[in-house]
Amino acid sequence: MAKEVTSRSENYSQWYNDLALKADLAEQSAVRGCMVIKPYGYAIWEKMQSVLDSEFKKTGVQNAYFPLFIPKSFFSREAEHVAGFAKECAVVTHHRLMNDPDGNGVVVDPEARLEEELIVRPTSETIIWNTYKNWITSWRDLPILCNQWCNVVRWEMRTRLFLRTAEFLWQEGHTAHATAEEAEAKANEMVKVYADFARNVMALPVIVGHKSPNERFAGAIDTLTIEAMMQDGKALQAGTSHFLGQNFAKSFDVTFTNKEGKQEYVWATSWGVSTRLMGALIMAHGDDNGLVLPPKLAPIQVVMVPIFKTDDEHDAIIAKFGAIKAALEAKGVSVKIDDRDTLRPGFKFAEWELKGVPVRLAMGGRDLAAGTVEVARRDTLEKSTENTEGIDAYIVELLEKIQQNIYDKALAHREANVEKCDNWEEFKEKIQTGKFLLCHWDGTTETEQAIKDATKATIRCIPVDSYVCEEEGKCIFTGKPSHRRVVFAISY
RNA sequence: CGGGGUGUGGCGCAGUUGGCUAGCGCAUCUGGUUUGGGACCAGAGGGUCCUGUGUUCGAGUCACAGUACCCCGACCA
Repeated sequence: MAKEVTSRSENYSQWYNDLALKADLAEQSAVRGCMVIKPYGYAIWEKMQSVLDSEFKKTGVQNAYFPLFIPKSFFSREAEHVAGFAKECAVVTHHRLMNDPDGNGVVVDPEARLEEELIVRPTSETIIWNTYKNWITSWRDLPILCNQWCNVVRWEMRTRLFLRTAEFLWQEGHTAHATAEEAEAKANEMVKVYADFARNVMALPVIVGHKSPNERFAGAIDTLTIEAMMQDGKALQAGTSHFLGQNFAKSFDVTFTNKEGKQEYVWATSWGVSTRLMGALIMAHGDDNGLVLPPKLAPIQVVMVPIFKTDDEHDAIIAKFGAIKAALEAKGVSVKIDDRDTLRPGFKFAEWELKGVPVRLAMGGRDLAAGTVEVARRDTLEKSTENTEGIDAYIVELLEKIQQNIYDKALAHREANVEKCDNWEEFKEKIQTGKFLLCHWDGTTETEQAIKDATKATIRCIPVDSYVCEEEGKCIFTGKPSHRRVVFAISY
């Protein structure tokens, strides 16, 4: 059992862990490497889902569902892809239990061995392409744009709440196209959806870019990523979108007849984000008082705490709160009146701060007499007293300000920790202190690997929309010529 | 899988060279007073000390084995 850590600087990992548990987002599961997502945490995930889902649909994507179990033989197709996951697969070998002949509980019935083992999906490319094969015969069947919301299992050696759990929830989109151009455009479109979501909804500044061949998704031709900086300066891959070329189509023999009547392999993409985004939210915005939720993801955007001495006072405050609540809800704001009579106001303040509620209203006898309410913002911890008249409009505006401020703060933190670096000795030192370093790289996997071995740092991405730095220079490690800088960092 | 750490009421911990009926804080329950930043007083309930084996007159404490969790690595679209 780990001791509780209350400060970010004390031990970042443990602070993160404690915060996720104490803010009521999740708890440790009895099952190795798994977690229980509690109602409050799940409510945030549902918000993420609903926003993303509607964005997907705007691009023509439809939801579908494919099986949890994948026959082992499906995995013998795409060699490179399988090699990427083989080491971390859960395998179903039997279908029945029986009473232990020795009298202790139950054992696996040896008679019930499956003829072919089933793999619990670590990702669904194989089963989906096996299915698409039957759906596609003509150019008229294309494109196919499917997404599924589901769980996947990866038997990781070391797990971390939200960031790398044995089982996690995610969304995986899989598309099939008639041309390479169309597929590449789709991969680009989806990474843009992720970047917009991260920036505008999660208040998370991200760098969009290409993965180096070394860091690419197993089986992909190109992987696009959104990379975020956490408060300790480490990088977190928050979402990816892959252009798969014809690799999967060839492995699963998915062809179509084109307009000229010729057989052709289809072109593919896949893209996904997971409950890891929850981890990003905690690590990017949290402080020592707890979670800081961007208003657009907060299940409760405004909490109201009454401070009263008598029943009459209580009733008068609750009535006022009720009126404000109705006005706010009419404007689409989610509100909770914390009317629990067993807890004191100070306790409630601390509790809602821990849970990251963006705005807190407190009203007591003094406010009642003056027609005011105390407004506290979670992001800055500032308090002010405002007239209740027109408070709904004030709060709607405040929520927007908070959303923007959380983003600006995270962006400022990143800007302060991104720098160019052209000296290998300097690189080795600086990279350990939580920086993103923009460096020249000779483009070879060997060099990237050597840098990783020496410093644990990897190329997070070759940026395309921020920190783009197309200039001539020399590789930081080998000194060979380079045409652009790439982002190096230590990652989660 | 390697290194380190920790398993004692719901949670966080203390427990001396092995010794008497296993303690403390928080939480819970009852009663009362309180309520503008995690309330106070009084009382009550709640524990196979992770599991097994061993050493011993005697084990929460010592030894060995197992197991679970946490941290650091290795690993990780």
